[in-house]
Amino acid sequence: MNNATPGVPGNGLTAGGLTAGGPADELRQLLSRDARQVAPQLLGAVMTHEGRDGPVSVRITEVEAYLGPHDSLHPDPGSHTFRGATARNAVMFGPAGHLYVYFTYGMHHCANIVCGPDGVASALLLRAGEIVAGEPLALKRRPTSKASKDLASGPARLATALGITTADSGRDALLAPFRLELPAVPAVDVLSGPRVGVSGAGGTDEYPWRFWLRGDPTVSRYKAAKVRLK
DNA sequence: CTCCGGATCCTCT
DNA sequence: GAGGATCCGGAGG
Repeated sequence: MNNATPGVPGNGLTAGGLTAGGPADELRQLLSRDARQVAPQLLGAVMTHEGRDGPVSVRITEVEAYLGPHDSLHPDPGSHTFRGATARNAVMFGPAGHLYVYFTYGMHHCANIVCGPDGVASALLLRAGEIVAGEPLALKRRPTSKASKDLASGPARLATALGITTADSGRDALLAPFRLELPAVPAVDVLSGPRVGVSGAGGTDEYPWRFWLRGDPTVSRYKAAKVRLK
């Protein structure tokens, strides 16, 4: 390697997040725990994606934890990793702080932040948020939105507003073109409850792995999983 | 406000 | 070949 870059003092190695022991590494350590422990800390965090067409930032108001086949006490049939690793879900088994993005219903993208230590499948689905920067661009990406609070009020909406697709799956959410900033003070008024729209989630209706900020207008109202008859 | 169905294609069985 | 970690619009109360 040749680090001597003419005309660039300091050769850029101290750029934020790239330095060993820097902010990104501290954040990654926080994320390297069980998704259910990480969830309350991620609420209120701001995620930014500097897309080709510009930046959009979302303040996260609702997340949902998904586990892997490691947790025999709490089997998670709603998780993509329930039956083990596949090409699609491999990212969830990797190190924390990366994006796991999947495509569903033939038209929607959904974004997760991978949690847990390397080798353990765990992730938080970003279910809802409030656009705090780049609202005009978010509206351009989601022209059917009727109100500001609807721009990212749902997992597929949030992914669309941020300009995230499966092409971003596996990318590091803590480094450019992404950024994740925890709130200065952890959120208070965090509530938890059953999942939304996940069928067959574990043999019990009490599956309290969804977390949200109490009273936030962008949080989706609870709806039971759709029962598909035939 | 609530309920309901169609859209649309990737992923795993 | 089936079904999905969803969204949206339309119909009805």
